[in-house]
Amino acid sequence: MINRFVNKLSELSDLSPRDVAVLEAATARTRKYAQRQDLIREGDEPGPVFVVLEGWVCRYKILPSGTRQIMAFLMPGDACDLHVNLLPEMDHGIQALTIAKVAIISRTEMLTLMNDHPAIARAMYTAQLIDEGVMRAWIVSMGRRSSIERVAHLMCELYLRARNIGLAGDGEFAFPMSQLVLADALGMTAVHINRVLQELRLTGAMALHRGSVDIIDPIKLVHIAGFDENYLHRRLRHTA
Amino acid sequence: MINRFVNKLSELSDLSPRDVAVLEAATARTRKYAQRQDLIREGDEPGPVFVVLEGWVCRYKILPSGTRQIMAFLMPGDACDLHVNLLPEMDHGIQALTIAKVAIISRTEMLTLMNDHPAIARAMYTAQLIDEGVMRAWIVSMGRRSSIERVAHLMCELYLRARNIGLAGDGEFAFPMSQLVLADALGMTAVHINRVLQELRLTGAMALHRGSVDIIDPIKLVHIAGFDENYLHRRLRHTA
DNA sequence: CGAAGGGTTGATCAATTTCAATCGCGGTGG
DNA sequence: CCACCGCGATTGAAATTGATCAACCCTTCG
Repeated sequence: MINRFVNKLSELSDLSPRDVAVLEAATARTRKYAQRQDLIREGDEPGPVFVVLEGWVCRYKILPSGTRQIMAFLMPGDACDLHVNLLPEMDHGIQALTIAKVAIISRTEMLTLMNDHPAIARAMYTAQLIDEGVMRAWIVSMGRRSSIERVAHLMCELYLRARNIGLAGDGEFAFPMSQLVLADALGMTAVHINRVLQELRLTGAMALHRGSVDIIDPIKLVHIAGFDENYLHRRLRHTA
Repeated sequence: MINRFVNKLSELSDLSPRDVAVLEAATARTRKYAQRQDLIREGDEPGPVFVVLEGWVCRYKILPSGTRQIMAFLMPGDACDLHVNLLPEMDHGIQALTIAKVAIISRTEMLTLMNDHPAIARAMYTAQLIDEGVMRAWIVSMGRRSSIERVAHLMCELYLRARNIGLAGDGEFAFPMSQLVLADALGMTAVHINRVLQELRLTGAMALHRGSVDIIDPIKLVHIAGFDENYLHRRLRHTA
């Protein structure tokens, strides 16, 4: 199985064979999580660094009202909680959205890793900054985009991210999650998401079937979303 | 004039007198910006690192529809665009919300600074991570909080941040911006912000007058907001 | 077969936007 | 000193979006 974490960091910084070997060793200790299982919960003491190797994971927070907001999707190759040592307790939870395989790197190991391998540290830092760009885009979406634009925008983002790590086919990618998850990520209702998806299907832009998304008309989807791929640090390849 | 950037970094990491001296030298070259003047615009080639020394600054993006979304408020001591070298062009703009004094540090200078002074690099990294926590909180607010909760939450955040840098009095802080700015930050209409502010005044939680915010009943405000100061890495001091 | 979870639908409700004035105040030119 | 201007604040009414409530359907799974 390819190590998508190593792959990703390699693209962000020039890693020596030694760096690669060290990273591979560090991500060797893995653990499987069931769908909906928490890697860590709000209120827990921050633990190790998690690196997603397979499956989808999310950061989320439950509000007093009981509603949930997902703040980030983590796909294979994405890491979380480098800031492990910052907080006395987690201000949000991290949960597997599908069955997931996750590498677990202790805090100290990660720190020495970054200390001894500047190229790795640089790559991690860059990854962090890209994630920030994604968060900013989410803020813009939630603040100023209509529900259909929001859905379209997220789908553009996820498609490109999936594609970057080789998980997307041509105009299609696996999205093995319920519409409720989508709703929680976009700050909408499952009911409303459902109607928006129907609308997107009607316009012929995209369709979500059980477990996968079809980007039928990428140009149209990008247009609806007002999507500018720039922030993902990738080129959009119009292959469809 | 105290250098709030140095202050802030000192609190995040143990800086040697040497580190401090170097930082002070680096932030010596400053520039004044008028209200509404752009430090850098979307589409521009990323330039130097900006460090806000006085005044308020924001990151923002204008959508095709012409609406604006503010993604972050920067207060004295906050820096932006460490990721200067990442993107070919800015995916958002940065603008002064008030008259502002900003230190300008060239990209190369900043890089050598961080290379030669690990404590500074560490502090900057930590600052970055705290900013991320703030962004996550914004996402939660925009996604799942009602308008009154959103306003209250932002005010709690800003009050604490102002307080942390010594810019807030007791239950009061300067907020020299129009309600439109608030609207653009919270993804709402100026009209609606206005009504929400009236509601907050009525409940006796807080009041915004021209140029400053009065936290009248902090407990009540925190309660309305569902605010948990945790993520700001500070204790809330109930002094009122 | 029955239960459960997810998807879909329709009807209604509520929050927020939109549109259109009006108000108030500081600044400016005469 | 005063009329005029322009921006930001405020108000009211109508229009829209999205949430809520309540079924119902379908497929999977035990």
